[in-house]
Amino acid sequence: MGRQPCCDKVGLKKGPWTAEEDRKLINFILTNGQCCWRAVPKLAGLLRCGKSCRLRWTNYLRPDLKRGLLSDYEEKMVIDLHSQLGNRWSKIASHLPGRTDNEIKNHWNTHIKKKLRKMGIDPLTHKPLSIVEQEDEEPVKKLQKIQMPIQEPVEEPTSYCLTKDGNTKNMSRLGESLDDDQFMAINLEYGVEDVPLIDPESLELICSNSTMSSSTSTSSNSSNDSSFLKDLQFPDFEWSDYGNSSNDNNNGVGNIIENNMMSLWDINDFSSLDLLLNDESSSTFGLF
DNA sequence: AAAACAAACAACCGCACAATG
DNA sequence: CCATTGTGCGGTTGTTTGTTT
Repeated sequence: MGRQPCCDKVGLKKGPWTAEEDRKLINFILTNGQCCWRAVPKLAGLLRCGKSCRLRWTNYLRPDLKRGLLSDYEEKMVIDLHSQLGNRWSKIASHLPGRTDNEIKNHWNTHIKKKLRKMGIDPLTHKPLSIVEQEDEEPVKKLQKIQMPIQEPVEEPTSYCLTKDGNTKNMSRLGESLDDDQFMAINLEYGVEDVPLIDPESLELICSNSTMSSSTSTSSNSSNDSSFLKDLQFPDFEWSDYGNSSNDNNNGVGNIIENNMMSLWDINDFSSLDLLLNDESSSTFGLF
């Protein structure tokens, strides 16, 4: 007996999400928290599969998402982490608060890959292209390289400090700041598990800065449709232009943290929210 | 102005795996 | 243990938007 499909796909909607669907999903999750995704579409009044709802929420609607293009520093981190982790996008994303695996994966495929190739670096191996080409001609040597033992860390790992000017500073564990080259040199020495997470407290700094990112979100239909998000009013914070703004770079999330110092969205906080959402799903389905 | 093409990104799909009964 | 379920992950596709001809 094979595995059952994640949902009954008959009559389910596919493709871009509409503002109305987004509203329903947000409303449901803010009201009820994240429960089993399979049940969400039914309870929220959506003709979507649970998986689709989960993806929409985690990749797009989650309020702690940063959005906008990756900063130079974030890009550098992605490259560094990719050299250690490979295509383990979720692992990489876990080191970049407010970024999703999907976002990073897309950015990698559309921007970073090209950039590295232009710089003469192979995006797969992170080695100079000339060496990679040579190795392709010498499969035996390549195999030997793969079997090289993992280097043991010899120094204290670095950590990252986000500064008020919106840039990030590379800090050693002892607290002294490092320049980019020092950071890269040290960081490349460590294995995957040694890559430190950003100190949550440091998030306060980055979020208090309105010029954090230099880029804007290039949005597609769904984000345009979702401009309604800016109209959602949560206690003590506001959505900025969501996906449409040419000036605001935080697209709501920054403001959430800016005003609340919330680095992570605590689902338990939702219950107390006096939401001004169109609360049709919970009333329609008799929840609470 | 319109067609063709490229780039960017949202969304889907299938698989793997942990949890549960 | 085994079957089933729920969820997460990575690869891929589809759609939209921007640019060039």
